[in-house]
Order: sequence, then C-alpha cells, then structure tokens
Amino acid sequence: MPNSTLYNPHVSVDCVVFGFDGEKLKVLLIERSINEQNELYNDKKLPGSIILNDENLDDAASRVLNELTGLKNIYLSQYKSFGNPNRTNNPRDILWLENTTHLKIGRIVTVAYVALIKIDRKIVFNTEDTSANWYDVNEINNMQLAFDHNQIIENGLQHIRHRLDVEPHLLFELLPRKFTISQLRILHDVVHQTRSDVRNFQKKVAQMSNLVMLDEVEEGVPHRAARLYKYKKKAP
Amino acid sequence: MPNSTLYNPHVSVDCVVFGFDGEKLKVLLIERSINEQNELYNDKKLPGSIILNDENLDDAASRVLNELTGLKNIYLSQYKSFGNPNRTNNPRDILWLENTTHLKIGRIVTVAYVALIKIDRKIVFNTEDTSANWYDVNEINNMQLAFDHNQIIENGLQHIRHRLDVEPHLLFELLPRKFTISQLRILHDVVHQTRSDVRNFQKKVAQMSNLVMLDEVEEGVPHRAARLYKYKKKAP
DNA sequence: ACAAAAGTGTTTGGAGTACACCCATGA
DNA sequence: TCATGGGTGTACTCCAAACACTTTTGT
Repeated sequence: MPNSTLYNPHVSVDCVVFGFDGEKLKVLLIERSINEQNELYNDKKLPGSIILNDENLDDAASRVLNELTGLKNIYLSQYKSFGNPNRTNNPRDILWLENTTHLKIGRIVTVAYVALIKIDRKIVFNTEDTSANWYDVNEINNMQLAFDHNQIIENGLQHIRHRLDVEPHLLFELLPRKFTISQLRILHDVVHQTRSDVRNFQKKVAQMSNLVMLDEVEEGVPHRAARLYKYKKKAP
Repeated sequence: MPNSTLYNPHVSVDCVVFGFDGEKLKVLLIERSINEQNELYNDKKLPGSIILNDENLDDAASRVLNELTGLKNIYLSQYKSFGNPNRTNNPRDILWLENTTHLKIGRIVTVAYVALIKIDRKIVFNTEDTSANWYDVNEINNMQLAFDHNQIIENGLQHIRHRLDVEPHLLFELLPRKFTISQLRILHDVVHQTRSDVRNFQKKVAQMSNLVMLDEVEEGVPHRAARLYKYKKKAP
C-alpha cells in the first residue's frame, strides 16, 4: 500500500518478462480487475510499479520481479522509456491507479525492462492480490492491455531479439539448466524467426566451448532420448 | 525561464551530440558557470532540459537540440535512462539547478539521447545565455562534468558505436554532404576503433548502391585531390 | 623532383549453406 | 515393427583479410 512519502509517483518501471516453454516465446502478464460502475472489467498488464523515492531504476525493476516471482538474480536489462503525456489518460487506467496506489496520479514516465527467466522454475504467481500467467508473444497483438503496454511489449520483443542475436549466451537464461540441442535450436529459431538446418546447427554448437555435454539423456520422450547439455560460464 | 505549471521537474532529457571533425569523434558540451561563495566555478554539462508538462520525451530532446543549434531533423535516438537517486545530490549541481530553473528541484530521472550532426554546419552555439563547444570523446574521461554526465556520455558512446555498427548508413549523418572515401573510412575506423585496409574498404564501399560518385574532387589539399561522393537515401 | 595521399586486383582461409541417411528408443 | 525424432559429413559459395605498386597533384 504505497504512501506518498515513500513512493515517487512520477516515474515507474515495467518489466517485460520472457519465458520459453519449449515451443513458443511467452510473456508474463498480471491479471487486472477493475470495478467500473459495478461491472467487473478484466484485462492484463505488465508487472510494474512506481519507484520508491530513494531507489535506483534497476533496483526498482529487481524489486518488482522479486515481489512477483520470489526470484533474485534474474537477467534484467533496461531498454527504453515511455513518456507520452497521454499514456496515463485512459479513465479506466486512472481509476485503477488511484484505487491501487491511493495516490493522486498525474503523468507517469515509465522505464521499461526486459527480463529473461527459466519458465520451468516453479514460481508463486498467485499471491493474495496478484495473479500472473504466461501468454504467447503472438497472441498479445490481439489483446488490449493496460496503458501503452502493447507497445512496450512490442518494443521489448524487438529489443530482446536483437540482444539475443548479439549476445547468444543470453539464450541460456531462457532454457532449463539441463537442455537438449534441439531445445536450444528451437529457441534460437523462435527468437530469430528462422528455421535452421539441424546439422549446421550442431556444427555451430560444437564449437561453443562453454557448452558441456552431460552423461545424461532426457527422459519420458516417446522416441530416442536426446543428450543433455549444460551451459558453463567463463570461456577458457 | 521555466515556471512550475509549464515544466515537469521530475524528468529531464539530456543529449549526447556527436560530431566528426575529420580526425576525431567529438561531443558537444555546454559551458556552465556557477557563482559559489563569490568564486566563479566553470565546468561543462550536456545539453538538456527538464521536460514540459505536456511534451513527449522525443519532442523534448528535439526541442533541446533545436534551441541549442537552430537545427531540425537531426538524427536522435533514445538509449538509456538514468535515475540514481544521488545523481542530483552534488551541492554545486543543486545550486545551479535552482538558479537556472527557479524551481525547487528534488530527484530527477533523466532520459538520455544520442544525436549525430554534421560538424561543418555553421551553428550558432553562442547565444546570450549559452555557449557550447566540441570536445574529443577521449578527453572527456579527464574532465569532471556536471551531474552524472561523464557516465551518460560513456554509455552514449558505447551505444552509438554499436548502433553505427548495425546501421552503417548512420555514418553519413556525421559526414558533410559531399565527402571522400577516405573521410568515410577514417570515420568508420574512429567509430570502430579499427584500422581498415584501404583497398578492402574501397571494395566494400563500391557495392553500396546508395553512394553516388560526383563529378567533383576535393579542393585545397596539398596532394592529389580525392573524388567526392554523396549519400543517397533509398536503395533501388 | 619530391612529398603525400589517391586509386587499384589477386589470393587465401574460414564461415555459412545446402543436402540425405542410418540409429536408438518407446509404444 | 513401426513411428519419431536423434545424430552425423561433404561439397560449394561467398565474404573477409592480407598484401604493394602506380598515379596524380601541389610545392
């Protein structure tokens, strides 16, 4: 329950949290309920918060993610700020802001972050006042999100695609600790919107020195089990 | 002279303006004078401003550049926001802020932009209350700038290096309208901190379809004059 | 004539791309 | 035994990098 001496109501952070379920790229959204003339209106929003008065932007983003998932040390990267004076003009959004913050809110500039998390981590998404779910990045175009969150996600997606291109090791932030080369390839293809050749991909992977083959194979698949690998930081 | 109903004193924009003088990469800084206990203290700062209440972030950055240079249509790109709660804590900076804005200023989150301009444009940098000069990017490490502007420039430099790598056509924003291949190569090398081979560079340039050779050569050089080229947008 | 930079081709190695078959496993 | 994906090698193309000499012009 924010209070005005603790919080800075002029600046917020929003996090576009990406996950990979083995097939699709997903984004984590918070379910939002607004009581509008005695009708409950439901939609979704990004996890975010106005910042504390004495808080760094990066710290605010970490706090939001930690409050939501209980996790620390998540990959987080600031990528863009959104400050259109009209972004907080929708009456529904104003109502929701005032109900949840109990502050008088004017214009808010928000600083957007992308986060990458391993979707297999068992995360408590449903606390007493928050419930969150994963959504396909491609479905989001057809959803009407709070504020300018559609645009924030769209930009976040572009950003992270580019980022994963330049720094491929970040792909491992999205995979389980142990993974198969197929999983890595499918993730790579989903991110880059390509369809890579299996043999060429193996070849490229073979020259990654920080990929270590384990003495284990996957389990519970109805076909030949694939070898498991893990990612090891620090190139030699 | 800002007034509190017009300006939003919680958010500002700062512009890291890059230019190229034929040899070095330069950044445009504003000379700042502070009357501190009857001693004049001089240093430098980035061109910037708190935003207007009803102004987009991009518009605020354009406004700052236009007020400074008189130019429009400058290449501008937002790259990072800085919101350390201590960034506006230096007493000297507080004094300067209050003298120039006549507002009570607390914490300011600033949204940083990089801009690219052709240094040969004759620009009025010395209006009645502002004077600006170009500084080598490498000298800036040894200067003590206002606020966290050293860090903002450092990040801006990284950003623009990467950006010019990904979108090489942006190099032409830094060159005069007519330029030689040498100028282009030297700029390329300054940006990428490389030393490219003259012949290989010519070869690469030869396949750029939007580079057109003019029927002119450079003048006033004490050696064989080089051919001039211009950049033409829109690939065929 | 000399100093200074302009301009110009060829060779080589490495990376990316295209392509097809046998293998191991669970049902 | 069959269905499903796992795992493997070769040939070709293209791009990047290395490398040195002649030409033009001003002084």
